[in-house]
Amino acid sequence: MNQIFALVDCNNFYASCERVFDPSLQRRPVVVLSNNDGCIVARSNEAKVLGIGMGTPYFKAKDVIEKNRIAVFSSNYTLYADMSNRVMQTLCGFTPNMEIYSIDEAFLALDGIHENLDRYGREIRKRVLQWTGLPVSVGIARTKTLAKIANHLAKKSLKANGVLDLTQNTYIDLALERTPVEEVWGVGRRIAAKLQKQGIVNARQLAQMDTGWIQKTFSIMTVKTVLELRGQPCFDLEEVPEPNQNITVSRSFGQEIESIDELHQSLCSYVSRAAEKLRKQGLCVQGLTAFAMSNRFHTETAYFNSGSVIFDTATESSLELVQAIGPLTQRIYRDKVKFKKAGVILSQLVPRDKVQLNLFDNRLNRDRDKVLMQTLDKINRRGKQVYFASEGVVQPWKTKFERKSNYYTTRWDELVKVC
DNA sequence: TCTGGGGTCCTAGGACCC
DNA sequence: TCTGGGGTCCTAGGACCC
Repeated sequence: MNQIFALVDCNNFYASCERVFDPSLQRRPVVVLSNNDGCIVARSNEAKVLGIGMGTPYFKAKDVIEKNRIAVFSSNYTLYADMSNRVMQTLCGFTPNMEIYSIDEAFLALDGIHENLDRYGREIRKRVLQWTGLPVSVGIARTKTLAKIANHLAKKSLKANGVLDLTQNTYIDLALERTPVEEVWGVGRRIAAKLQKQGIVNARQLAQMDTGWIQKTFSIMTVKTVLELRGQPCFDLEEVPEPNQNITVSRSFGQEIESIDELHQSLCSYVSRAAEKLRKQGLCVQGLTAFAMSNRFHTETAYFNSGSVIFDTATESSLELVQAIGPLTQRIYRDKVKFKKAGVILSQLVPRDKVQLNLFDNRLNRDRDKVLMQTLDKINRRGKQVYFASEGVVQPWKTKFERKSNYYTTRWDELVKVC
């Protein structure tokens, strides 16, 4: 079966989401910041032209930002998740065979489409823009890796104007030649540097490399990448997502903390958030790790510590997890350290209905816990926050979001008003 | 002064066993 | 006390993705 993949990718997703609900941003450059307003993680095209790089620390770009009246936003994940859903719903209308690859991208199987693929891609683009207000680019090819490349070029090239069909062999070589090796999906900084040292600077050269040498020098993953560049599919559409193997919740603090109480509060807060995610996926957890660290950029005072517990019986109870945080905090805390970041990792996850019961399970009230958690989740789903006292009330460590836009789509009092 | 978060997969090397 | 090799399992660390 000859497969055809379309990669649909939202342009500058977070920045575009902000624009949808604020027309005054239409011609202004826009950037969106990471958690804690730390780095720039999304830029409108105008901001890119001004030379603002992906991942630039906000404070380093402040001069350019002020000089050019760039609009700055903290991340508004609630808004972006909602907009992402709308995009994915729209794409569903084109094919049921779809893989949601990330918050702003999806692979679509276009095998059965008999009409002109370029025209079909333009129809996708038009409808998503019309229904959601978000601009997307569409790359079409016979492997996922080539679809990624087609998508890149569709974004960059004026002639392509948002859609590029690379299913015809005639154009593939040219497209590969125009793609720097570091832009190939699966080739990161390290592998790119090594390849460039060998004189391999574009995707076309990479496609021609001996796979034996690639396997020896890198790994089986890079071999697959090379084969995909040659048009030989190695990665399938993954329509049903695999369940998570880990759930992590970690944050940088709004300000550094030194007291064990505050560290404990933050970890309790993160673990209860992680437990929510856990229950939402119908999973229980057996391994819990907590970690805390100082500012990683101050290498001379660097501190990192972590501790783990294994539960005898896998649990989904926030109560049990929060209780376990106490001793873990004791273990990883150290006097006089300025903590900048902490987090928890849930590992050894098992589906709720496959939990092995332990003969010596001595935790009482497991059933009562279960009902309590259901109630807790139900209340918090409606927006009202119920949380553990151990998470603290003042929370001076809380992550900063000082320039967040409104929850335009999920809160009645923050809807856009048309006057 | 200010520098994100959440994932996956692969490999090398150590521990352990026979 | 010394000697060897092969297999498996686990973990830490590296590399990648968005």
